[in-house]
Amino acid sequence: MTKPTISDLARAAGVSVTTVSHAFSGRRPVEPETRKRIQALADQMGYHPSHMARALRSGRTGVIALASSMPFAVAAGPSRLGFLMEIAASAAMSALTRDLALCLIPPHPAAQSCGATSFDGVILVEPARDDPLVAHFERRKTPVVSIGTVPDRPDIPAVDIRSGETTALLLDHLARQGSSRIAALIGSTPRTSQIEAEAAYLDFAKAQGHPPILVRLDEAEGEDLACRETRRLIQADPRIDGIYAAIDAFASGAVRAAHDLGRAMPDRLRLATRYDGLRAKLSVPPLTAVDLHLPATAERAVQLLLDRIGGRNGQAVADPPDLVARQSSGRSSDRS
Amino acid sequence: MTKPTISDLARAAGVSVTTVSHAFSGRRPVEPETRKRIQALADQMGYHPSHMARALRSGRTGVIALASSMPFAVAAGPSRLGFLMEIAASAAMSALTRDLALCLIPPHPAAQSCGATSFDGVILVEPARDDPLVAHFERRKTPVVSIGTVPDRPDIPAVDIRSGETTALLLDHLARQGSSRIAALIGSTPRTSQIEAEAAYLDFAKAQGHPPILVRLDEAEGEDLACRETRRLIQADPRIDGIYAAIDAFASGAVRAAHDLGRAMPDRLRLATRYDGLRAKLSVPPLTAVDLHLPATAERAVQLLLDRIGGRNGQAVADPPDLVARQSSGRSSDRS
DNA sequence: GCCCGTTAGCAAAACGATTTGCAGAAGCAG
DNA sequence: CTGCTTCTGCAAATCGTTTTGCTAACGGGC
Repeated sequence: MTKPTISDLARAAGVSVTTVSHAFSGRRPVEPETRKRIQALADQMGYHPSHMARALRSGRTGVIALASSMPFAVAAGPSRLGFLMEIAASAAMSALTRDLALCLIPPHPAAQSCGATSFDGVILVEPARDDPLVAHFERRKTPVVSIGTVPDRPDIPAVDIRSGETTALLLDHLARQGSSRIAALIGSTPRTSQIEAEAAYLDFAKAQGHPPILVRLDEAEGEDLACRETRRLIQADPRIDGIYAAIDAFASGAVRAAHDLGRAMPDRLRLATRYDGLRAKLSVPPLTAVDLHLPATAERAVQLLLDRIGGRNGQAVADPPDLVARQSSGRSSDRS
Repeated sequence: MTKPTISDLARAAGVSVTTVSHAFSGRRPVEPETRKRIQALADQMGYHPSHMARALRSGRTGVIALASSMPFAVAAGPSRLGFLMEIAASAAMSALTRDLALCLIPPHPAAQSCGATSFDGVILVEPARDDPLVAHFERRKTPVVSIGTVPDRPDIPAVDIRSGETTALLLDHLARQGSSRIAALIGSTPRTSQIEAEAAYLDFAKAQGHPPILVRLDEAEGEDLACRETRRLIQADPRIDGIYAAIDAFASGAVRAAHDLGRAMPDRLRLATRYDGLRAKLSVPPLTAVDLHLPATAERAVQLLLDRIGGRNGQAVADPPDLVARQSSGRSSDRS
């Protein structure tokens, strides 16, 4: 019982394959009565056009991919629920409404060779400067758009996720809550989010008239490294009363450090982080973070990719970040 | 600048396309020197075999899908992070290591027509009895396996997620913690997990010698409905001192109901739910739940699907569920 | 010297759709 | 009756691979 093909259907209907094709696509007129007969027969035989054949002819697979090169520990986390998955869920919805399928390319050591399949396009999540994924897909001439701009590559369409603005928002909040000496934990991988965060922090420190206290941390080591470094920072300068963590794993580490040092939060140390994910919400105390409006961002990225595939290059900007103030920074606006 | 094809490469190398194909696949011997030349030229020209053409020839797209028909509110949740996404992340990893890509088919009203693309196979997440998705893919002759058996369809390979056992584990725990009159909130959609949960609950009630107190709830209405029904149950029978919620959204509702009625947890009401997701962890108090070992389950499902595509039908069983006792059921084994 | 097996390579036929060029029929105006 | 358009429908080319015959050359054993 093999799947019926267009020629099976044509034979059954007593017409040529061309006529069948036209009957479905409507690219050329077909006698209504003939079309009806073909339709009925197709339903009865369970005929569905082969997507592979169509893909070969049209050059479109109808599949887009979502890829991240972020270390797994950061991207998906021990809990497997993170930034990436949140975007994935939204992007899948957006893709589906456009009759596309969304493939997940998880961060993976062997992702270089990622590939039995080809995609019509790829959405990259927070690529770094000179990210191998960018090179990989450009070599394959696969259209690429990015969530978070690609450093040094203004030519690649991207949804700007306003990391500078987000950082400023959080730093202002910490300052307004009473912190006067705020340190920053920032990822050392050159992603736009980290680059902008660093710049925004330096601006902020200058405006405040304080010397910047900034540590760049390897994302892969995440929580443990952040814990050690935070401890070191606070021991070196006990006047530190605020911490901005650009990555939520760093924030978890900072929480542990504060606990180890007996620094009560928020009274003796205020903490804020960027992404309002599981870690921020589950932390004790819950962490002040930012609603980045990822579903809308994902939707925009899909649209941007579609435009790009269609030959129109564009740019997009995410919705403005909204502060989610929680206990870690003082007054709580969020009871849970 | 169009992508080079195999015949471009053949022309450049001064051989036939057949030879190029053999040089890559190794299905027939090719003079080492010729092969070297072809390889070098391929690298230089940036040639990559077209997956679409290969798919057409071989009948394999190299893409598998993960689909769920669970209402969106339950499957992905307001937080967009749930059971489904947790499985998706793991399945994507498992697929990648087998050189497959994983497509997400989110629950969607228009999922009937889900489809610009065809897949080599589909993993269904907790399908219901007579699930339209099952029918849909069977009509297209797409191999299907399921996470959670398909009710009345023992012929469909599935990873048994041991829902009866999970239910018994939680009920025993509640009883051991001191609850003597335990009510059950169970989804009304006929998924194996709910069917088995109901059966296990009825067995448990009989063994305890108590009349069963069981409510079947529509998954779609989730939290609100569960809240109302829990309130009604407790008002009708104030002796109820334990609740088993088969779906985490129901548990959230029950928490709210307990709060509304001034029933302190865990002292005057113990609560346990099945899936240890965001809701269970974020709840105040945190909810006792079960570690279902989803990554291993996803891995097994991918393997099962591959077997099935290869013509071998099998069955698999998930790792035994592990209790995660938290504050909602009394003694806490989980400090966060 | 003949036969047979191995090796290297080519031409052509799939795979299943879409699209283009062409042909016959029908309708209408001049 | 001729010339023109419009309507149907078919045959064939195309997309880029893989696979199947087939040929020719070479070498060794008898």
